Amino acid sequence: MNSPQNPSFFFDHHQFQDSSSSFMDFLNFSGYPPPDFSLEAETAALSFSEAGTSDGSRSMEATSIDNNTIDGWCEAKGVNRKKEKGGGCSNRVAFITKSELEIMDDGFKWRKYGKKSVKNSPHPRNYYKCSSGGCGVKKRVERDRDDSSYVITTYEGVHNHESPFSKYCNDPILFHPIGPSSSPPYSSTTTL
DNA sequence: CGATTTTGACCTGCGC
DNA sequence: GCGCAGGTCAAAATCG
Repeated sequence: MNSPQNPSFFFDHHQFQDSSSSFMDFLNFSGYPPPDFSLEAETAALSFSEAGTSDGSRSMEATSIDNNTIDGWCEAKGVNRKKEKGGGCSNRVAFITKSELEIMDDGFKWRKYGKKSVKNSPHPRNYYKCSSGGCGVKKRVERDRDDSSYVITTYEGVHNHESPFSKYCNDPILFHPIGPSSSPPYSSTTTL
């Protein structure tokens, strides 16, 4: 699949902790995620803050992982934190973004290998693998069951190659932590 | 013509 | 053991 000309997602790599970091490095920050949390609990645990750059561009930074949020979410939803597959071997991170496009251009090239309808959701879930030879990173993409304007993306694994990261965007983007937290969406359109 | 997408079949884990 | 749901495979179709 080709990269969109005007992706609705925007990650400014200048905001990463070091300039050589890739988007996947960003996603795998600080030892996150824990091995056996549900997707929704993982996403609920993410907090994002907004950061500006000297050239006027915008970006989002993941700022904290709140285990209390995870526990609260699991308790509220009756989620069994131990039922997830993977046995702690996977390196997975999930987040939710507001976008008309389902495919975030993260600099890597993905090959779609599956599509499944999801129970209690009108939207199908799409499965992608990194098309780079020998790289086994997978990505799941699905729309929020309650608000189709949000896209839930889950990465699993770590790339064993460099990303030709370089993207741009003119459209606004919202990062919206889900779960019991009452935090509002964080909008990149906010004045910096 | 090679790469990618589509899509039905198949596999696996889990709850009952 | 059975059925359900999620995840993967692979052949065919499509695209560039």
